[in-house]
Parts: sequence; C-alpha cells; structure tokens
Amino acid sequence: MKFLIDPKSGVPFYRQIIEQIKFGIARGELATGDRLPTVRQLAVDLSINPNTVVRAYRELEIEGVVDTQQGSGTFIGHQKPEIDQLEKQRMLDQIITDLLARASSYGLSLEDVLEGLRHRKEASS
Amino acid sequence: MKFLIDPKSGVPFYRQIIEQIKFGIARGELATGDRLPTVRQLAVDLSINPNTVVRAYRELEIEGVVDTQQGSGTFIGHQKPEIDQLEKQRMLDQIITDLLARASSYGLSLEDVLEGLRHRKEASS
DNA sequence: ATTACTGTATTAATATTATAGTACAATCAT
DNA sequence: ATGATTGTACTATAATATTAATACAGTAAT
Repeated sequence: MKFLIDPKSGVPFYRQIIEQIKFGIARGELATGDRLPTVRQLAVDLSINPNTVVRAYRELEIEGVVDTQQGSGTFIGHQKPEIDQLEKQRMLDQIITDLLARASSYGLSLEDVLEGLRHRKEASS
Repeated sequence: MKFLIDPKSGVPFYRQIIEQIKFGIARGELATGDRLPTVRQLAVDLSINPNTVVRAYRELEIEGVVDTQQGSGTFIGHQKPEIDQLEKQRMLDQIITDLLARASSYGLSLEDVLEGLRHRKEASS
C-alpha cells in the first residue's frame, strides 16, 4: 500500500497516516496480520520525522487497530476500526462538499461537474 | 443558517466555520449573494474571538468562496460569467482531476463520486 | 556475542491556534 | 457631515499541537 501526505491540507501528518491506514483496512487492502512499514521506513518515504509515524501507530494501537511489537514491527490487528459504510459516506460527503465549493467559485454548477465526470467515465472505459 | 462549533472535536474553530459555510453552499442553503453574519455577530453567537471568524472568512475569500467588502459585509462569492468557455473547461478538468486523486486515495471510485453527486442533485431540487 | 533490525522514551524546538486589545478604513443610512 | 455599522491591520500573549533530535531497549538472525 502506498502512503501519501499533503502538507498543504492543514491536517496534521500523523492524522493523515491514521486515516489512510483505516481506509486501507476498510477497503480490504490491509488485512489482519499484515505488516505495516517500519517507523523509520515510512518516515523516510514521506520525508517526515520518525516520531510522527510513531504517534500515528501508537494512536492506532490504543484504538486496537494495530498491534506493535518492539523489535519485530507493527501489524494490523484483529479488531477492525469502526469505519465502515458510514465513515466512508462521511468522507465522500466531505470531498464532494469541497469540490462543489471550489467549483461554484468558478461559476461551475453541480450539473457542470456531473457532466465533466461523465466524460471522464467514458474516456476511462 | 445556524452555526455551531464543537470545542471538544479537536478541529480548530476557524476550520469548523469554513466547513459549515462550504457545506451550506453545497446543499444550497447558501447561495451566491447571500450575506454571512458579520464578523462580530458570529463571534458573539459562537462565543469566540472575532479574529477567529476573520480568519475563517479570509481563508474562504482566498479560495474564492466568498466576497468581502469592507463596510458592507461578507457574501457568498459572485460567480464570474466573464470567464471564457475554454478557461472554464480547463478549470473543470483541473477540479475533477484533483477530486479523483483525493477520492481514490480513500478507496472511493469515480462511480462512488458520481453517485454522491446525484444524491446532492436530488436533495437540492 | 554481534549485528542489524524493530519499537520506545524523553526532551527540545517549532508551528498552529485562539484570544485580547487597539486603532484604522470603507460603506451606508440619516 | 455624522454616526453606526462593516471589515482590516497590527501587536502581543498564551496555550496547545505538532514535529524534530537523540538516546534507549527489545527481537531475531547469524
């Protein structure tokens, strides 16, 4: 699984990591027992400080989402985060709200956006 | 439109304000030209400092979501019909590209987004 | 025991957020 | 022109959140 953080989003790095791991689990890309990148490796990949990764992993462990074992690594736990369909819907709402706000500031309507997306869909099929 | 902030959410006040205004626009409750509460009034309503409201409004203006006019107030952004068609199309492409990138990082497909937008459309009609 | 990897802990530095206070400037109704 | 309302600008301060630096400790393979 690939990780990406957006420094301009205003969302703290460690929270972005947490979100991505939760969603990775929700969509089945990460399953129980899977090993996460090491603290140092992910820090290098994202060009951030290892402690920032530590913080993300630790919060996830407190929630029971991951198991960490000193010396061997951090793994996806048995207890799945309560993210499911509701959380996914919330994220979709968030994304669409941002999209529409941005579109409207350029005089683009919901219909314009819908039309644009339909074209994308055709183009990709 | 009523505003509410949750001090316990961990989300900065100014960001909560921004979110609520964007959401209001997205669901049609706030339309172009509508006037937002004054800086001072909203500060009183939410029991926060006026500067915090200022910050929210300023960020929204930078994004082009609202227009502020000293002396008269802050308004939902005026659309700019003088943008030519080509520029509009280019902007739409950009917005959609950004949208899909963000959506896919959360495991949301183009189809998910389309579906979400259709719901918005129904809700607003 | 050594080596190289893992996470852990503590402290320090920096950035962000929120508040307070004060003064200024544009707009509008009168 | 006046007065009331609007947003703007600036400084200062404090609290909190976030990130960084550095040293420590467990695990596993050799």
